[in-house]
Amino acid sequence: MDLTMELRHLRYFTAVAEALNFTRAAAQLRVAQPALSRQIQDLEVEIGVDLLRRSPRGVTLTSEGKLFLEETRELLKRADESVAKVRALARGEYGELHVGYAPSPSVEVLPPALAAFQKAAPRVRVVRHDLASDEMIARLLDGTLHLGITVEPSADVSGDILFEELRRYRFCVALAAGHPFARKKSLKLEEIASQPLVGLSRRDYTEYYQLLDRIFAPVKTRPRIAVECDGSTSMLTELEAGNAIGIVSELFRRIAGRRLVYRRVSDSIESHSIGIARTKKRDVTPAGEKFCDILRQVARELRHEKTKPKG
Amino acid sequence: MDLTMELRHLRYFTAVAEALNFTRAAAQLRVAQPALSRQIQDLEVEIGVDLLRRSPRGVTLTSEGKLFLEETRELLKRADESVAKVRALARGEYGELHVGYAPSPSVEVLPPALAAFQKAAPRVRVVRHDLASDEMIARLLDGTLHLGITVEPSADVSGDILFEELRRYRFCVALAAGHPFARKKSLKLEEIASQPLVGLSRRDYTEYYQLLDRIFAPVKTRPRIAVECDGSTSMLTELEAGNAIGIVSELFRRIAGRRLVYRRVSDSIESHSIGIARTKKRDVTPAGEKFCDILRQVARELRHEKTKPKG
DNA sequence: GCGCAGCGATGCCTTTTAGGCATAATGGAC
DNA sequence: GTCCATTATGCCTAAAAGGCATCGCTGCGC
Repeated sequence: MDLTMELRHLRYFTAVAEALNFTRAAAQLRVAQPALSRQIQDLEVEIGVDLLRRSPRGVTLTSEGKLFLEETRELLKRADESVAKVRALARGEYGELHVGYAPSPSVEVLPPALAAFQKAAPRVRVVRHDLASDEMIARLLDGTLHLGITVEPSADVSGDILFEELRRYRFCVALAAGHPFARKKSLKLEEIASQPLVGLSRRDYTEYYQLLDRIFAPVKTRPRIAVECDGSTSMLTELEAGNAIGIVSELFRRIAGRRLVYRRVSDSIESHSIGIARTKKRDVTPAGEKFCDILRQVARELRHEKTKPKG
Repeated sequence: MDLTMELRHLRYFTAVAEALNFTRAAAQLRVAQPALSRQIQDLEVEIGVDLLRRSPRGVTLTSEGKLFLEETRELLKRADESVAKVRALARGEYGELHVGYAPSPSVEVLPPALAAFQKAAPRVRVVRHDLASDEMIARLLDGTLHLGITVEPSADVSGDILFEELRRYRFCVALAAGHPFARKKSLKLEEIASQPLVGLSRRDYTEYYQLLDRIFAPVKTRPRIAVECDGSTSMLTELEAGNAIGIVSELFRRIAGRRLVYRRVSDSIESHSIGIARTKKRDVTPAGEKFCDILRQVARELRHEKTKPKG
């Protein structure tokens, strides 16, 4: 036997069960009373159970009718909610958003973006994934990640990856306040190269050495890395000791703050950018698009902030 | 805007979403492919969200489609369950059944009936209410009780109450095995009346004294209640002591068991019945009817058991 | 590179069914 | 009994689902 029960039957039944009167329920539903009468009859025949007791003064619910009313209300509510959820998902206001991020590079844009996004789309669960650059790309490609906030990936891995720059940071020299160079306003590449440098470990951070090559390309001298650190924290410690200076991103200031001083490199324009990474193929969900919009807005505000005097 | 989404749309959508192919889904649903195509289009237009990505090799679900598929499956399942519940309720296999009972009188019929009923209708929650006779009637009338298992109510309170006898018990004499009367096979009213009797308290059990009046109506002598007890337990203790004998229902044997001996009253045919009490007006639920059937069956079996030899 | 196979969409017509109108049947209240 | 409000029935109309033929698309194999 085919079930042909439709939501219409349920809508009609709840109306009658609530009005306890076919005529009034029909008026409310904007259908004629006989049409309503017949639909309810069809429903009862289909279920095979009397749901209503008719009388010349209206109707009463049988105990089966009472149970069915509860069920029916719940069902109609859930049907509405289902549609609402799907619409919310399409508007980017529902669902999950998996965002990969590199903690240090994203330090400036991510926290305010997350805050703004949660305010704009509170029903979206944002799942943050702290990932290294290569793993982030892998997970963007396999679809477990919607977006990544990262430094610009090198061309050889970014085949199916789209990168959109949000912020560009120059490199500068970080050093302890007591270091002799701290008296200078800016430094030249030759000067820097004459000093022993604090850097990241050659094994784990090959891209750092590629960067140094780029920075020092204009001059003949090559810098000497006297101390190799395994991360920005140990680098900070080493620099604070005051024995050496280091080439770092402007962003370093955001992380390390006022414990060090920073000096421009007068004869270098090298910079790196951080931004949004996503796949070219797979569509970013609406929530992802919304998050991108907010990231762009945050980046725009950060740019304007810089031109204003510090608060 | 009126929602005209129907369960048909959901059924069709799940079919397509599971087959990932309109043609095959249509075949499964036994409708033509264009009809299915159109229904799905209608659904998408109504929700205002694309649920499927069409391609010449079939369809894939959008993320909205995936969410809607989950929701839809759940909804269709719940709709089926709702109908199943209502049908089960109508068959007396679902819902709640509130049964009032007087513990002592119902001791023989109720336990086996409950066991049999729970086996026959495991999804019905039977709520047992241990109630005194007058409260039971009140709660039958106000509808919080479907059935009562009790002694026959007196005519003055049973206006809207229907009583159906299940079992009839004679009265007999209970006494300690060591009592002189224990040697006799049966006792006469005159003999009994000559002895001091153990009885129930005059204050709480007026019907017990009406009963004694009925039993001793055929003879001139009136029995003398030497000890008044506040219930069957204390009566049992008193009788075991062996100082006196008591007039009790045959049922007493079921409660007190072999700790006492029981003797027929040869010249009395007085008896009392226990049975089902229900309202005349309010319909007993199907589960209630089912329970009544089982009670009758249990009573029938008890009657036959008696004719067979014990053991 | 072209045709073919398989798929979904479209146009048009048929069938089914929901719905409307008039009216009958029902059954308490007086 | 009559009246009244209420639900049910009969008949017709309108709307919507469904069926058939066909188109258009696209990816694959030759």
